Amino acid sequence: MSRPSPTRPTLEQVARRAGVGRGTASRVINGGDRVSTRAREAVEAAIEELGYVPNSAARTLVTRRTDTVALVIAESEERIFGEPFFAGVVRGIGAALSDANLQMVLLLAQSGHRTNRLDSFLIAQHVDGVLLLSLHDDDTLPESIRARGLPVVLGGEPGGREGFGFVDVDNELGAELAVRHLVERGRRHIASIAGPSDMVAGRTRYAGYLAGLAAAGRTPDSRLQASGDFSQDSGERAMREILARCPEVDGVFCANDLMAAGALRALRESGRAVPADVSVVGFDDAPLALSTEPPLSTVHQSPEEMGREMVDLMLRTMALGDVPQPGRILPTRLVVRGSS
Amino acid sequence: MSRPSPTRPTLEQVARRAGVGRGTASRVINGGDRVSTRAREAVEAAIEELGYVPNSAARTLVTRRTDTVALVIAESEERIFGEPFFAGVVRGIGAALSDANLQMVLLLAQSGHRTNRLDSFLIAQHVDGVLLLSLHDDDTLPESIRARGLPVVLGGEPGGREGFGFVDVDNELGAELAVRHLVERGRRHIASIAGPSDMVAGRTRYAGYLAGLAAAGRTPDSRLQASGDFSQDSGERAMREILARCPEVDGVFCANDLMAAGALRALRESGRAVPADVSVVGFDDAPLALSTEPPLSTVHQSPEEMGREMVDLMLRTMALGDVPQPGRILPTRLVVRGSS
DNA sequence: AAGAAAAGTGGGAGCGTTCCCAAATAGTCC
DNA sequence: GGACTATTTGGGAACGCTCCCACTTTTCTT
Repeated sequence: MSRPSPTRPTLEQVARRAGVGRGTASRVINGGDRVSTRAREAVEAAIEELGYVPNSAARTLVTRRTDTVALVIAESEERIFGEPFFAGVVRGIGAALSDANLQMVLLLAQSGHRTNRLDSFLIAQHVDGVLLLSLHDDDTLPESIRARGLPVVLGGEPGGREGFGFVDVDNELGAELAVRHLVERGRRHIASIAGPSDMVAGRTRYAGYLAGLAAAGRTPDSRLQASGDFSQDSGERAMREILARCPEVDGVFCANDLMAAGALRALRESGRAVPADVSVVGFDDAPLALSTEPPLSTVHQSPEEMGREMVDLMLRTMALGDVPQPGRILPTRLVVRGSS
Repeated sequence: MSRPSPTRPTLEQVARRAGVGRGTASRVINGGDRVSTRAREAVEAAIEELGYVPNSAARTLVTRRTDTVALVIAESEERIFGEPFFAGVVRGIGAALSDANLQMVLLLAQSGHRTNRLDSFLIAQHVDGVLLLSLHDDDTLPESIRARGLPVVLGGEPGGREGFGFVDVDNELGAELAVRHLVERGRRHIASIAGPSDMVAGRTRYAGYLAGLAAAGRTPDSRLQASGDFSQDSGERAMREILARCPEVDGVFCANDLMAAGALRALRESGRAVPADVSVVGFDDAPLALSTEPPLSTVHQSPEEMGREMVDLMLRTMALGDVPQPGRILPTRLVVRGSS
């Protein structure tokens, strides 16, 4: 540890230079209430001249706050990071935290010794709150964090958990809108390429599909149902299955854009024209949706906004203490492009 | 701030309970040297019973170390996050830091007021070191961080900068291996689909392509050169260009797997069989490489390892002080699959 | 067995803040 | 103008830890 370390100025030095007491200098720095204009100006000048920056460790020691929020991502979700959606959420969180002058500690929870690490980390009171992304249904993390007295906000609906603040997009309504749109386009045989049923997004979007059909007085046809794992290949495969089982399919709702891209490929391969013969709608409004052929109609959601909302909810929770905050469902909307 | 806060035990309490002095207790916790077995066991028992965890703020205040490392990612690189490669690097960094009992603070440097934010953050001495990912050639961040007396490690070669520790994969050799392999396969007209020339990976992989040709005594043919932006579409487009300009092309080296996947598509579209008519080799060994048709031969690199190495280099730099550390180039190797 | 070296121990000092309270100053009212 | 009240102000007392030094105990030496 041979750091240059030009020994940063302390509050004491600032006070001396400004010709005031330590207490007054401290007051100027934190809100500056109850300080005469003269004193304030002197202190501010001294701060400027000395290039003073408060020592956060000392501050934390006495205030018991760290001005730091942890973002916990279950690493088992390998793919999570590579996905534009999560990347967007992280970006939104980062921006919002930065605006609130909070710093973000990223915890990639190793599935193995996760509990240990996380626990000791949280006990060490390194953070003032925890944002949880990509939670499994059976995970008890939220409970154990809250047991430590730390505010938690979940990204995504809490599967069955009670009383946790969370933010999610309106998957169900979005999917329903997509199906209604297909109905309005006059499509008679509307298929669903669903996501994994053990993921909230997979379940809720499928539920929205069913709701959309119901709203139009249709009954689901099992030949028109297939599912994938959100990958392009799986979408392509699912589309082929559906085409084989029910060649008269003329509309497809895919639970995400990547699978929709796969579906487009399978349709082209089968000689169908999109949207002339078959209409396709995706979900996510990923960048990809603009570069498919034809451009993909899709359900728009804003990952950045989701991140921002998570932080906002966190701030509110931290400010209000243990008052339970209601979850927030962000709106989704249909974006009609060339594929429908 | 109405946290339950069951007032965590302090070192003093641990010491009292163990019937020893504060100093002895502290010694047990930090390395435990120069302590009698009896005392050590008593302290350890007390720690266990009380569930003691050291207060890191207090520790930081006196040691001047935070046991925290910042990972700075230039946010302007929007796509960075969505890429599996970077996701892997981040994962490797996270794992290695966690192993070293360091925490990671993620800084998404907003292109706009980046300098301000970062500076004030670093001055506040929140971190012991900085890992820098996705650096632009003209960025002065490394210099300004080092001016603060903080160790820096760059992910990726430092474009022209002197004396910075960095870790990168051997892009050039990897590309050269790929080309040599195509030569060995008896390919006569080996094309290159390069990446953007303003990115290090783009430049160096192209250089490797040229080196590979040179090693085989070939001279580059301008009709066989095209470039893209690392996206699948751009790869498809580039391949079409090349096919149009030089139909006798029988080998293609692509600067990444995504573009290679695009190239495969264009080749199929043109009626070429892979690998019978044309051999294709990519770069990255991304998950995608396994699911193309045929599976893609590619240059393997390990993003996790790159992350780990960055941390290792950082640890060494922190330990040794200002001694400049040499950069590390990680090996790449060819993985031959069905496309060549 | 006496003396010396080594090993182990306790606790004061100090890290840089914020909090709080008593003291000092300024302002107000009749 | 005196008695009071409101506003500012300075600095002591933590916060919980590590560092260090003086002191005690043990272990070698010869």
